[in-house]
Amino acid sequence: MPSIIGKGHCLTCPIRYRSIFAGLSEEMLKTDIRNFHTSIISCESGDTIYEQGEPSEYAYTLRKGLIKLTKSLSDGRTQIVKILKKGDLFGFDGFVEEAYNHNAITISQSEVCRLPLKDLAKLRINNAEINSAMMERWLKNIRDAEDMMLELGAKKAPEKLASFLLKWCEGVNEKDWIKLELSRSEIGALLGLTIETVSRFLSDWRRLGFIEESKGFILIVDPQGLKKKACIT
Amino acid sequence: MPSIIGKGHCLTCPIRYRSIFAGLSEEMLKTDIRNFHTSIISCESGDTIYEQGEPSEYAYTLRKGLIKLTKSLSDGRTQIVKILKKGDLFGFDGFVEEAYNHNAITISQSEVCRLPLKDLAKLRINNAEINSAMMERWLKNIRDAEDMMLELGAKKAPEKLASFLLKWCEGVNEKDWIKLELSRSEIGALLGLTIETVSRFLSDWRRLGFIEESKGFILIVDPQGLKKKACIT
DNA sequence: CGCTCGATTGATAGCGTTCAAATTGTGTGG
DNA sequence: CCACACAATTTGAACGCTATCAATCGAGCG
Repeated sequence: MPSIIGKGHCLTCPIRYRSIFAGLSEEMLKTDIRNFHTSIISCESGDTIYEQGEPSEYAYTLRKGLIKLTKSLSDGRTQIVKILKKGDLFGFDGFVEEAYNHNAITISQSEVCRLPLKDLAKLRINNAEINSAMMERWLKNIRDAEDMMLELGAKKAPEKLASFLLKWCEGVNEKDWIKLELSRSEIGALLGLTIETVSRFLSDWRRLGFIEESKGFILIVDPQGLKKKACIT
Repeated sequence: MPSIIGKGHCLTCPIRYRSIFAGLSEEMLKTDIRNFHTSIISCESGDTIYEQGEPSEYAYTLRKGLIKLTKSLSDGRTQIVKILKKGDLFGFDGFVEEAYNHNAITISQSEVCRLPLKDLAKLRINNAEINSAMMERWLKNIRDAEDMMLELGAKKAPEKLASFLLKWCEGVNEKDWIKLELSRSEIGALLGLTIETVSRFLSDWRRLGFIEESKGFILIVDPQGLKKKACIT
């Protein structure tokens, strides 16, 4: 159950430099943010921050944890449209539309900073830095979505899964184990596959020595081998 | 082959009110756009406006015709990530990134208005109207992309195809024939299906009387019947 | 220890692809 | 207007990938 645990303090915010306020000086933060009604909200894994169709009054910044944005069909089939990481901004549909276009659900213990869209809109208009920071994020969102459409529409199961693993472990030292965070079911919902298909390929690759897995952590032993399977770009 | 056929004249532009300049007064158009180096470019069907990876120096507005944005895998498999219609803005990756993230290819005789990104960036900063117009379009892009990911990841072939047809004919009078514009191959590339699968279902539905088709035009005879197949939301 | 839930594995079925051939449609030149 | 060539679509048959159904395994927890 999400619970408000305080008011945001931008100056000391742990993710200040990954947020849309990264470009602001301390002066600006002090003056511009003064009348800003932020709340820090703590969530357990599985909490719903907002649901598709619900009036969109707040945007959020993810301070800690991991969140999935999902959409569902009437019969329950679910697609994850994005995995959010620390510093990501989400829930900004309300800038243009009445309602949120997806569900936002935590997939680990998380903390989000809730920003009233009205305040954020004012800030955006009066502040070119923030305006640009938001634009950059939106354009990146669009590119990510385009990339994902290629994954979903054009690739086969093993290619989807291999690209996912490589992307998940991107920028991490070889020989470092990484927390996988997602269940088989969530990986399936992200890639448009079933639990069983995901499980089968991971098992195969474990047996073949491409990857190792233990207690929710994963290690890519043979990135080159995986890349061949992934059909990159 | 794309060819420049003139300089844009915003005041008399046929799609002015569908463009990002819709909110501007005539005064503003006259003053703000004076130093703006726009070109009107005419394209035949199949022309490439830009390619993925190419430096992104221009954004474009589609004045006339239809354009597909595509991404491809190394082995040639291609995904259409968006179909652009009259008034749509595209090619704005350069605001943030070096290169375009997809290919832009016309699928009918078309005209685009080419806008240097540098000019557009200035305009955006100095003009809240344009800034908002672009924001609205980007946010809509993101929502569309999310919707598409649900289509691609969660739906089965007939559901994808039925939703596509319904969306394509959206907002048109029943009993009006609509130009389909896309080939079977393009419908396939959009929905992540093969030509044959698309063709088979369309044939079935023609035989069953759900749709009629002739000379590239289509008529949805039984929208309710199709909706059942489409598994809406 | 036994329960529950997620993951694994196996067997089977069916959907969509692939390959191939036939058919229709379109544009061109006579 | 017709004949022809070429492209797009349709249709058929067979295959293979992924989903589905079902059973088992294993880890975490009361």
